[in-house]
Amino acid sequence: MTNAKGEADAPESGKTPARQPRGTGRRLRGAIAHKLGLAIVSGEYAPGDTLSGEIAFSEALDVSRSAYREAVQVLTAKGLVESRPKAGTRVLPRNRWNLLDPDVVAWAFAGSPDIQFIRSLFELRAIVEPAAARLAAERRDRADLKAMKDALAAMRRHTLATEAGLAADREFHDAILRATRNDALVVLSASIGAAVNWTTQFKQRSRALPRDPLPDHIRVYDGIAAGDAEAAGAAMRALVDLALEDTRHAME
Amino acid sequence: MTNAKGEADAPESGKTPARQPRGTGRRLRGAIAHKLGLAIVSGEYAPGDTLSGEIAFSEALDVSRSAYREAVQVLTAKGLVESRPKAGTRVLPRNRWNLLDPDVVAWAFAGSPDIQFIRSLFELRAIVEPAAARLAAERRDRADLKAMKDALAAMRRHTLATEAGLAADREFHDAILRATRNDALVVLSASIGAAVNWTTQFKQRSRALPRDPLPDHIRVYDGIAAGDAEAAGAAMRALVDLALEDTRHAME
DNA sequence: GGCTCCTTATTTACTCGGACATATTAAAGC
DNA sequence: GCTTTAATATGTCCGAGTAAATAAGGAGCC
Repeated sequence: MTNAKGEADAPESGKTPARQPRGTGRRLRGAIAHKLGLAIVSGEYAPGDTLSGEIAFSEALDVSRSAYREAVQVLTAKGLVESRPKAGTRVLPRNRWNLLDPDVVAWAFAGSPDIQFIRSLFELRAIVEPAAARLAAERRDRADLKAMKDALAAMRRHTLATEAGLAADREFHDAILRATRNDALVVLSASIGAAVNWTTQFKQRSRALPRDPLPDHIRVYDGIAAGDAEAAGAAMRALVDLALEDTRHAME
Repeated sequence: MTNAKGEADAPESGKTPARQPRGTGRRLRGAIAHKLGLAIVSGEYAPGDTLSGEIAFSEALDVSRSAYREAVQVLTAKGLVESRPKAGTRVLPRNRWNLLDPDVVAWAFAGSPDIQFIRSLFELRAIVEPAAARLAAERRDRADLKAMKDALAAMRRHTLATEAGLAADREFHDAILRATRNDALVVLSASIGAAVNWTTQFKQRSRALPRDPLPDHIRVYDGIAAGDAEAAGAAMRALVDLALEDTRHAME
């Protein structure tokens, strides 16, 4: 039986230390789901491992069985675990995980992210975003262009060193994806955006954005505004390649 | 293969379970989540609507509040609803839904699928699969090629009119995605595959697959086996375009 | 004797019902 | 108009009982 971590839960004479395990404003079950999801994604529980029983685990966490169960349902919904009577709840193999679920991505990046996974997401980005720029060039309307232009202005006003600047960057890419009129692409941005965001902060932490990204963005905008799918796609491809280059360079 | 439900489960003959008439295919909370998810995705509850309270709803469904709540947690995990004290449980706007979650996709296709959404997924497929073929051409090893070849052989043996043939088709595309060594792409296939599967069955229902898809598949395989990324990508693009053409043609 | 097959027994998740706590909104009061 | 108070729905807790799936045990058969 692969047991949890500290099972040293001794119900000795009432010295229960302040039962307030809710670290943040998240609801209790959310905190549990977060904790468990983090532990699973970070490999603390390997695929195939079976968690200790509901009663034991919930008591170890000092929460009710209901709260623990609801947290497990969340993980089940995201494909991380599976539970059957008598067999217990076991961690599923990685290929069953909903790796594009925003929460799962967030958990994957909360610890020490797997290099392979980062590469996967950036490769996906390099595939999807140029194609999205092409579609956007064909389908954008006036409102889309205004949203992109506003985002660019905000990027220039604040730099990428500020939180507002990062938000503007995200908004620019989101506006492009919305302009594709493709819901599936928009949803993908939620997952990809998490990866991009993490690496951007990472680059910033390891000193200096080596390049001014604004001209690249403007080229993308110009292509989309002109309705030139080829130019927009090429410009976006260049932008993503440069970002990947910078990230790779900053990671040594 | 992510469709773990099997809708047309025959109710057990003779033994009519009068006590728990709630659909007894999955676990109870799974049935509730399925029912609610279907109702939300199909538009029965519009975004912004607030569901009736837990006690009322659970009694209306004739289940305990715990089971109902666990079902709602599943929907919350998939971004379909959000619940806050006093405010109740409300349906979130579409752009908050995890549209790439396998279950959500399954629910979307269980009813009368939204044409726009089908178009979105096929557009995504047209973007992702050719790029995947290019990557596979560069990274495949002997085992990958064997898997593809076996799948092709199975496709020829059984035709696409049989279930085994459809499975072989899926396996061929899955083998390509696995050969990219990119987990994010593999996961995408789960969602895209659901759409492809549905439309394939649709085409079959509405009379005749008008074209033999095998030569197109073989061209893709040849490109990958030769390590020719450009050829593999072009062949896959042609394949997807033809499939989209057929689907569009069959939908009038 | 060794084997399969069926029955039983146990373990675990699953469902239930009720109770209390908490947070958020809306109304009442200043 | 702002603060305080009350109402309400979700959130959490508890304990009991049910259903399902595996492991153990015994009857029958080769």
